[in-house]
Amino acid sequence: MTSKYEKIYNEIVLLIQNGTLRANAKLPSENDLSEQYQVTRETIRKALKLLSEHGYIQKIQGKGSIVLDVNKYEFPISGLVSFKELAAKMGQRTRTELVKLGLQVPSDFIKKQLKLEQSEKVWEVIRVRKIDDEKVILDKDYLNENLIPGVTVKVAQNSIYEFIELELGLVISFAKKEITVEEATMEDRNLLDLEGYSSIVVVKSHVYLEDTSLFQYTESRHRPDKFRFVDFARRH
Amino acid sequence: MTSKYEKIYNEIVLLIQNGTLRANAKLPSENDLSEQYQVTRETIRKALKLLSEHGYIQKIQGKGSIVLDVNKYEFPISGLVSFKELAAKMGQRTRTELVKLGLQVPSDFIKKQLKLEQSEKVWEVIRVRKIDDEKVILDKDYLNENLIPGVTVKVAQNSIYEFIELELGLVISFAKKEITVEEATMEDRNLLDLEGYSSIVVVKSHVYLEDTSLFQYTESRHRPDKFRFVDFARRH
DNA sequence: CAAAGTAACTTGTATATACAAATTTATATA
DNA sequence: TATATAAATTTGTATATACAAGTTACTTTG
Repeated sequence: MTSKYEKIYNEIVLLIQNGTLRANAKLPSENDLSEQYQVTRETIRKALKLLSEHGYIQKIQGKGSIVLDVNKYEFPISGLVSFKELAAKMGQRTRTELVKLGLQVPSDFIKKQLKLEQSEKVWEVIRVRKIDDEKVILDKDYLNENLIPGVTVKVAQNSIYEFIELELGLVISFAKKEITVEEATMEDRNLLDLEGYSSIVVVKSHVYLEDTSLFQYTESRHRPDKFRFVDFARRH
Repeated sequence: MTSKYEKIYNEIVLLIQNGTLRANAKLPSENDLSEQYQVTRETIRKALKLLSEHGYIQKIQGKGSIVLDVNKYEFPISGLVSFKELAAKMGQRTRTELVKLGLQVPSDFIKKQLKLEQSEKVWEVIRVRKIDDEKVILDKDYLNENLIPGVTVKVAQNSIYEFIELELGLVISFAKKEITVEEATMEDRNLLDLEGYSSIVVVKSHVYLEDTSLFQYTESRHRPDKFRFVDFARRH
């Protein structure tokens, strides 16, 4: 069940993306929209708030809402999306190679990252992402086996998030992410087509379920020339 | 005039930051809070929504709200904040050196970035940021002079955003940001202490006012080992 | 005692209403 | 005509209410 305001949000996003609502165009007033969609103004306002947060519109008190062009062509890499979801927007240019999948006793480093008790095991999933036939991203995932049981080769080759959300029925909720630049390791050199680059852009993520349990630590290691992070930010 | 829900938000942020509300603690229910603060539940919900978006709490339907530890120690570099605001949280470790300030006929590149008409001029502001006495960040700002008149040396040495918001009374609203890694230029090498590093992390921003006018294009160029981007992301 | 069912509690959505604040439009005035 | 004033429009905040949906705690039942 999606709520009314989410449906309205989705409809307006479509109108913006397919060009029916062009950049700099003015949306109908909240009262007009509430009449159009046969809901109250508060419901419209929830939809518009979402649009504003995601960079689709700008609201100005006393004037109205204006369509922005910011998020029309670019898709933001910020947020919490799986590689499969990103790849879907890139067309047929990506492939994934599963390098390693195993249930392990974690290293001290991983134990610390995942705040594990003694004797808890983790799935180690190492995958190389090819874009236009170049190996440019190395994803190293570590998953708490207590929370995420039954990871298979098939799952790792397709999408772990799809497995967690659809098969296990869990709700992935939020993540803390950090972007840094580090020296490439031997593993990076061995698994990626580094072409002389000696540094690597590292995106480290701690990912949490809805009940605030930490289930995943990930390092996504990118060849510097292929790395691009796009974000929309509002000033508070 | 700050609204009630913003005041309540700020109060609860303080309670979390000073440790009165610890990580994993449960907040009072929305009904209890509405009684405590003598406002309606909807007003409490607006405050909690903000807390949730900023990573301070996790809301779970049927259960309640839980305090997260995510945003307690780290301050996110995401969002839209000036260097002066960032520096305030780093203590007395930063200094700014103004390298260049001038009103210019923009290059074709800047003209394109700022979507300028013929004959419009821009302020070029080039500043080096020192952290612990090392020159590690090169900020190159370009401001539309039609929108932002009267930039002085004093302003550039202190804070352009402070000038825009407090002196000019304009409202900085949103930005589109992009992070990439590029080869260091001669200018980077001349102005920064690169210590052998040959690449530079570049944060490019297009910044807009409340009325959606584009007033600034910025390149913030970081020595790779000193660059760190931290973000809190929710899955939608 | 264990399991099922019920009630109570908590968050999520939606409606309705009122007034404040900012902008735009229309009107009146000099 | 130009300017000041007032009215209408539009978004922002706040209150009040009702019910849905998920969780927890309790009671009943076998």
